[in-house]
Amino acid sequence: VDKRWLTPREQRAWRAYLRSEVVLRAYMNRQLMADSGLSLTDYDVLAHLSETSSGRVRHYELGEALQWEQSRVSHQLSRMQRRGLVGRECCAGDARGAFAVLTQEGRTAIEAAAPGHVAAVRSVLFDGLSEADVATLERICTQVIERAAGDCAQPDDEQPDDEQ
Amino acid sequence: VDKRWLTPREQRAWRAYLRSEVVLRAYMNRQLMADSGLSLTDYDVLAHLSETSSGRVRHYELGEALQWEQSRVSHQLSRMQRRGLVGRECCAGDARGAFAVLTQEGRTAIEAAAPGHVAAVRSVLFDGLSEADVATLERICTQVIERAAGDCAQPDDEQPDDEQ
DNA sequence: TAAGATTGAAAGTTCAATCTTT
DNA sequence: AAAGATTGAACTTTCAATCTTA
Repeated sequence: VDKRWLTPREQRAWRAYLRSEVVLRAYMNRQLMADSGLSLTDYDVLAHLSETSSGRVRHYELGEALQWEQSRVSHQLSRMQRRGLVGRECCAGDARGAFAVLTQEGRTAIEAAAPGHVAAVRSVLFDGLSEADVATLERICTQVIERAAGDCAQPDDEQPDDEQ
Repeated sequence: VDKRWLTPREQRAWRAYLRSEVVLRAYMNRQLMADSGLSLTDYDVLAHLSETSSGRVRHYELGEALQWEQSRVSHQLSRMQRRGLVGRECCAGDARGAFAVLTQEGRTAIEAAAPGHVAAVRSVLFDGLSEADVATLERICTQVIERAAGDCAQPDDEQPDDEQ
């Protein structure tokens, strides 16, 4: 219980961070589901697809963007395909590859869901924040992503500040 | 595509927030698992128990603290009990209730895991942050928790900031 | 009837093994 | 061998139904 511990403020911040994510995801899931029958993960996939001009994205790109593993991408797309929200296309030029493509039904779904979703994000997060807060949040989270992904290969056998 | 949308900065912040959580949880899970065979959720439960003087916590308290539903608490504790990390005790005074109690094995496990875990939290999150950053992070996340939990009953049929 | 807790089934996620193409 | 993707099994989380006591 010394230099290796978090300060009280750090401890509060760390727990608030962990819990905010749980609560926020649950909230967004309920909101989206009630509003449009989509989960937050469904929404993220559709949002990504709808932002490309072609409405097509390689599986591995989706995985990188969402920080998902390959198999999660595969399973998620299978489920969404079953519901008609996305389709699959082979990749000319790299026969290993596959595209996920937005169907008309998928496009309709996200367009219907978007306004309510954005309003919810605002009301639960941004409405209470200043410009500076938003910038700080982005900076902090981006840094976390870099650091956690940087050590991605191995979490380093963690004896980091090895005690005396 | 108008005032109902997020600004580019908000959009970046929102996505960074969502992704940071995915990446960070994965990182902490790997680190903990490699180091001590605990998952992050195991750790959270043990940490909570070990902070009480009696080493006992009511199930519903744990649920509130971690923002979990009842059934998740139940399942998680069952799994941890099977591994010997926690036990159960009936609640004198309210026969419906149940306590989760820290076993000696559970205490040993978290004491072994704590230094590495704390070091990882520091290295991935706090080392890059100023005092002010930490305060801002806590404030933002606390606000999210309040807002998301406030609307908890129903996500309100979401037309929240109804336009015009 | 509400609250605290449990249970089993369904849905989602991870892990390891596999397959094909590069 | 490595990259992109898939599959099935194991594990975790959610959902709905149930049980007991307050």
